[in-house]
Amino acid sequence: MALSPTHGSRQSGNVPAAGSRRASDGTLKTKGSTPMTRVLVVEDDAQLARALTINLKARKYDVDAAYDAATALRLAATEQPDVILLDLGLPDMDGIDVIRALRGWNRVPVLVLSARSGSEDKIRALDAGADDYMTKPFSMDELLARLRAATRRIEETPAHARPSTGAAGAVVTTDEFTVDLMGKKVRRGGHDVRLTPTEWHLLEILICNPGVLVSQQRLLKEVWGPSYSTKTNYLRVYMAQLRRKLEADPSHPRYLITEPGMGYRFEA
Amino acid sequence: MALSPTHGSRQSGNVPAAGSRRASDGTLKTKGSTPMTRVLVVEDDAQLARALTINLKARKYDVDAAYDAATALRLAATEQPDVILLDLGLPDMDGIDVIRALRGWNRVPVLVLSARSGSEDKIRALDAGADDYMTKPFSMDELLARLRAATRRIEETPAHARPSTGAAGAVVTTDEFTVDLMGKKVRRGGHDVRLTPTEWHLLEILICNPGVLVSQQRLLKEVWGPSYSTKTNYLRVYMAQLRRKLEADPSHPRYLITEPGMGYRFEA
DNA sequence: AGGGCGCGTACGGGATGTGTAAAGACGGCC
DNA sequence: GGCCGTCTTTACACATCCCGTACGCGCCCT
Repeated sequence: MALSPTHGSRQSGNVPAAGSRRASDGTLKTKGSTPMTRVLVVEDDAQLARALTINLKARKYDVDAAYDAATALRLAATEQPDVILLDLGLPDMDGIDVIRALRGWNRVPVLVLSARSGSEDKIRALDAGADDYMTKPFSMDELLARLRAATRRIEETPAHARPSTGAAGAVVTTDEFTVDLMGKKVRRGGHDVRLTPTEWHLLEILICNPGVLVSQQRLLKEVWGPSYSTKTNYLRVYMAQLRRKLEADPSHPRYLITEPGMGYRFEA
Repeated sequence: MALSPTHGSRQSGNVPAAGSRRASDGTLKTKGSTPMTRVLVVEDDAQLARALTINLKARKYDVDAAYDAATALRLAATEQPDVILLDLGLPDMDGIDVIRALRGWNRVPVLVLSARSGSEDKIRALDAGADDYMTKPFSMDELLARLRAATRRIEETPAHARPSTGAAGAVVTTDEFTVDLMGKKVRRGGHDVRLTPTEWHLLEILICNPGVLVSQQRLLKEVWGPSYSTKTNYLRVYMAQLRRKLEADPSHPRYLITEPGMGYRFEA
């Protein structure tokens, strides 16, 4: 085994090769011009690998290829592909373990190709971290469509929602108070506001859905558990408590709005 | 058949909630704590819908159900599901159009179920915005695995950086007023218009079917329940109320049109 | 013309939902 | 044991909503 070459890729002028900047946060496109999607094809059947590579290149994808798991993992690290096509039947390692190894440090979408069509195999692969699973033989057009779907999800996420985000994105501010979602801290008028766990849990749900009305049923369900009906007045008590601590005029709330008969809403 | 009564399914009374749970995101609550994943099941085959609902609830998912496209889109806006299971063979709208309509303002993962197994259908659905595609009959375990895969992608993002599935969309605007479906809020002339739950429920149905005539029977059924005939004048009363609050000249409505003998229509 | 019929409007009482305060219950911690 | 913070429960005042009834209006129809 391990008859694999080093890189499978030898594509036309691609890849910033050696001198590429690291961009450890995951940003990929460093070069100018086309933001080509980078695909890593992992397939030990040389014929199928060739077919995939040719088809993908024809669609203007930037293709790398690997014929064994070791190379695949290395290329996944060094080439930072946008998506990985992974055959589960590799010679040197169990496919599931490849996914697990990859998921230890990388979240790139993984589209599994496999000859095994049983539910068991699919479930194991998906739960190990795969994003999709296709059984051979498959339609090339369908593969391309699933590829588009997988990459679309990445492109759509605003890019600041990726891994780093340790940044300051998790603080919600109003004219009256500020809420630090990660630090679980609330400040108002220069002082820290003490919230009980239940108060915090309730506030968190509302703050995380700014401008959205959250039904009482959902609030009760998420804070107190599924077996609580709206007949109790936990919500009323705790909303009053929150308003007392956060609003300038608790009897005329500006931020924690109640929509009678429907639910509550946090207004930014 | 099997028209949805008010909201989706609502089977209650089961499981007195688990005790303290762990929630990997760090929240250390003592009670309900687990932010249950919310699934919207869209399936017109009542039997299959039932099976899915039961299975998902047994897995501790929070399930809503819709049996037609219009209801599905409405619930997608108002209930904020974390993932949608969508049957493509709905009675009132083409499945592809449902996905497109949804994607106009919402990014929630969509897992398509369809009896059609051709590549063409899969490709159209995926390119319209679906995240995955399964053909009937399918293995329930595989469905659950794909569901986990779809939701895992969401859960992995830091939870605060994602705009709660939807962007700022889900707002319907006319020359006279604007309706925020997710916030359940109506603004007109710079002021918030207070709607009662019944008024809102009625308006919601009409707004979610722009330009199409909704029969009185259906409105009565969805708002007041299945046992109400068109002999009552609830509809008249509440339509008058809505017009009073939304129309510039309530006696000559421009947006909430009545089609004598048939029903009502929202004109955009 | 008159009488159905469908639609819009007005109004009051009972029912329901909400805010608020305060007291009991529970558990942890010196 | 006694203190303390938190959660739960009860009770009540108040606002609002829903519903039922009643009435006026325009239209079509035989």
